[in-house]
Amino acid sequence: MQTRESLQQQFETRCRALGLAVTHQRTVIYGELIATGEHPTPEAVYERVKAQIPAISLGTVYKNVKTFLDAGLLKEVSLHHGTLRLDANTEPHHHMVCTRCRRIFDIPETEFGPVHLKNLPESGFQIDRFSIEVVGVCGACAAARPESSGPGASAADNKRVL
Amino acid sequence: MQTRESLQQQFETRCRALGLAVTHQRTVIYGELIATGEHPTPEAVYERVKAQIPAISLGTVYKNVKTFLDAGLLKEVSLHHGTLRLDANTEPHHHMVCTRCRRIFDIPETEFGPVHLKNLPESGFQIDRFSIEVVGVCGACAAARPESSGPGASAADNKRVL
DNA sequence: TATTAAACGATAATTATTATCGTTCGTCAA
DNA sequence: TTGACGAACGATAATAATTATCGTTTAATA
Ligand SMILES: [Mn+2]
Ligand SMILES: [Mn+2]
Ligand SMILES: [Zn+2]
Ligand SMILES: [Zn+2]
Repeated sequence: MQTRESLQQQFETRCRALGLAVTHQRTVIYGELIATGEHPTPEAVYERVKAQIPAISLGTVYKNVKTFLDAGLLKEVSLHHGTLRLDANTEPHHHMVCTRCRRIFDIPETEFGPVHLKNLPESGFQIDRFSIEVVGVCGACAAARPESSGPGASAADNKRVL
Repeated sequence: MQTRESLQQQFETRCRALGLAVTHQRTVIYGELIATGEHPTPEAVYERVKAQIPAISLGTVYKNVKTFLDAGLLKEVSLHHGTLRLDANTEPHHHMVCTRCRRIFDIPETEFGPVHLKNLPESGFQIDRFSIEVVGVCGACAAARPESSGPGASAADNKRVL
């Protein structure tokens, strides 16, 4: 596992490698993100960064967060943020999610062997349930575009096949 | 597992039990939701319902979807929809999510035994990774309000403790 | 069948996010 | 070191998803 220190040190190098200018704003935004062990919203990042750069714009935070996500410097916690996805199946079950078309398929609970945690990092956490997502590319999408080949074909191509 | 038929039959009974009027709009909205094995957005539900009730309003779909979610007739696929949550930890790992304050805690991959799927329901799905979420109530929230007691304390109380 | 509160449709408002555009700044070659 | 230039910035407008408001309609029940 990378330490926060080494990540911050590597930041400049990584930007250079990606052809990204190393601006003060970017340095502070990224610094705040690795400094916190939390999973903040762009708005929350903005609040923290504003303490160090009062003139920064929320738009700049959004732009750079997107840049960092594209570059792989950051990850987003949920694949399906942005719009509500409904499930009429109220029985406990799991999901398979296609990163290309965003379709979601059910997996019955019985298809998984029992999940067991060695020990909870957060003490006092009351577990309600486990939710497993199998993340990947569905058959239809894989057939349409094998591998990650094909020029100009990015991750967020398929507009609404929901 | 409940069949779609029995669910649809029970709809009226369930509404009565919940004190909800059995309207044409509600019946069709719920019918479409259980008829599809998909996990549609409210917009997609609206499109399908409009074929049967051309005069229906998108607002009505949203209102009833919310009503159904509150009543437990529907579930939402993702706990963290609505706003982007960022993660500076790009190593593979899992999460613990508090349903009260929406905070997210890391769980190292090593804390879980190997997850194995018996067989994929969708053929041709290329698995990229497994993502496990431990859903429950964090220590702080549990201490603040044990059980689901306390009047007027609903699931979406804590406004932004992100 | 009349009463009435709940639900509806239309539409305004809000929130999260993205786009536009003129100005500023980091990069790099001279 | 400096100057040119394109990338990035801040301000702000625009868009998308969702929620709120409000006058009208309708389901429930007596
Ligand atoms: Mn499902
Ligand atoms: Mn994490
Ligand atoms: Zn797909
Ligand atoms: Zn909590």
